[in-house]
Amino acid sequence: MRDDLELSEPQGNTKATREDWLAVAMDLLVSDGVSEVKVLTIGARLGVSRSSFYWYFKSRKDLLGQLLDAWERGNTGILIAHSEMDAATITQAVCNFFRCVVDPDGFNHALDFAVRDWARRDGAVRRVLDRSDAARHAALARMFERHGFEVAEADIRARVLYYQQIGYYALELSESLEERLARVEGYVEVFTGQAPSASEIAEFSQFARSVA
Amino acid sequence: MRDDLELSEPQGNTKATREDWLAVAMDLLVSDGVSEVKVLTIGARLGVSRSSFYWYFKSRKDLLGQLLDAWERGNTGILIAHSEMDAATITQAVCNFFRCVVDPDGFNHALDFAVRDWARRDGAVRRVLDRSDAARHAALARMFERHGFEVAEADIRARVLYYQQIGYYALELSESLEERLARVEGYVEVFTGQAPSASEIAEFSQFARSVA
DNA sequence: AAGTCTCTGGACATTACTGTCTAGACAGCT
DNA sequence: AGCTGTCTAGACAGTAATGTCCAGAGACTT
Repeated sequence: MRDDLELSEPQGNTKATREDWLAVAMDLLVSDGVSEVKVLTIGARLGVSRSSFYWYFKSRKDLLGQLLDAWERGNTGILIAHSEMDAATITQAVCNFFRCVVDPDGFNHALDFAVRDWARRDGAVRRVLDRSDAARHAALARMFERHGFEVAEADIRARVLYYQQIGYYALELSESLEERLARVEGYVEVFTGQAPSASEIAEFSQFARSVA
Repeated sequence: MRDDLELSEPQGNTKATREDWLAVAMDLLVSDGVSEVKVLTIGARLGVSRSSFYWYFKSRKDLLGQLLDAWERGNTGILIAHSEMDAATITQAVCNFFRCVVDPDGFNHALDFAVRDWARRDGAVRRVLDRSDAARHAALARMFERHGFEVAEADIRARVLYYQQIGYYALELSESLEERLARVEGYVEVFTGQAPSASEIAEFSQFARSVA
C-alpha cells in the first residue's frame, strides 16, 4: 500500500504532495474509519490549508475512491500471493498463509475492517469488497486442492481458515505474540486435520518473531 | 433486545416515548453505525421535534450508553445460553450453538459489528466489548470440555468456532439458506473433528428453515 | 374551571465540515 | 529580470449537527 507513496519529493513551493494527502488519509481511514477522513483534519495534520487539497483531488469522494483502489491492490494481492507460495505439505502451506497475517508489512487487518465498515454504508464499496472476498476464498480453496483435498472439502476448509482469520482480527484481542504462537500448532491441526511437523512450526515461529 | 421496548403505550400528549427513541436509535446503530445515530435523524423518523429528545435523555452520549447496555445484555446473553444447552454429543452441541446464529431473533450480528466498529473509536466501549468476547469464548470452551475435550484442545476449538462465526458474518456474504445448510455438516466436522449424525444435521436444518 | 405536570415545537447559539473563488507566493525557465 | 505554471492561504457561502431556552399545548387532577 505504501509502495506507491512517498516516491516523489516535495519540490518548489510544495508543502504537501498528493502522496502526503493520500498517506494521511489512509492513516485516518485505518485508525478512525471513513467518516473521519476529513479534508480539514488531513490538512491540519500536514500543516497545510484545506484549500490546497482541491488542487490535487477533485473532491473528498475522489480521494476516497483512490483509497479504496489502494486497499484492493494491497490487501487482496498479498493474501492471494501467500496462498500460492510453494509448500511441501498442507500444514506448511497454512503456515505460509499465516505469514502474511502476522507480518505488519503484509496483510493490513485494520485497513480491511475499515473498508468492511465502509462497505456497510456504501453499495459501491460493498461490490468491490465482495469481489475481493470471493477471490481470496478461491485462492485458499485452490491451495487445499493442490495438496490433495477434494473440491468440496477444500472449499469448506478454505472457508473456515479465511473466516476464522477475519474473525480473529475482528475481535482485536490484545494477545502477546508468544500467546498466539503457543496456539499455532493447535490451529493448524484443526484447519487441516493433520498435525504439522515440529520444524514447520519452528520455522513459522521464527519468522513471526523476526517481523514482530 | 426488543424485550424492554414498546411495553409502554404513548399516553397523554406524548407522541414518542422513550422506548420509541431507543428503538429507532438501535435501528440506526445497526444499519448505519454509531456515527449515524443522530438526534435530528431519530426525531425526524418519529415525526417529532428534536428538542423532545432532551426530555428523555440527558444527551446523545446518554442515549449511546443505553444502547450499549442493551447490546451486552442481549447478544452476549443469548450466545452463552446457547453454548450451555444440553446435548448428547459435541456435534449436537455445536449445532445448538449454530441455532442462535441462524435465528433472526437470536444473536444480532449486524448489531455486534456496529458495536465492534464503535469500539474502534471509543476506549470505554472497547473495554465492555473485550469483557463480552472473553465471556463468550469461555462459555464455548466449557462446552467442549463438557464433551470430553482436554482443556487445551477445548480452548483452541472454542476459538476456531467463535472466531470463524464472527468472521463469517464480518464478510456479510449474500448466501442463500440452502447454500449454507449444505456446508453445515462439513463445518461441524472441521470444528469438532467428528462427523455429526444425519439426524443432528436434519434437526438443525429443520430449525434453520423454520426460523428463516 | 382552574391548576399542574408532562411533553413538544420553534428560535437561538455554536461548532464542524464541504466546496468555491481569488489573490498571491515561490521556484524554474527564458 | 520578467514570465509562467504550480501550489497555497484566506475569505466566503452553504449545510448539518448538537445543545439550550422558553412558551405553550394537551391530558389528568382537584
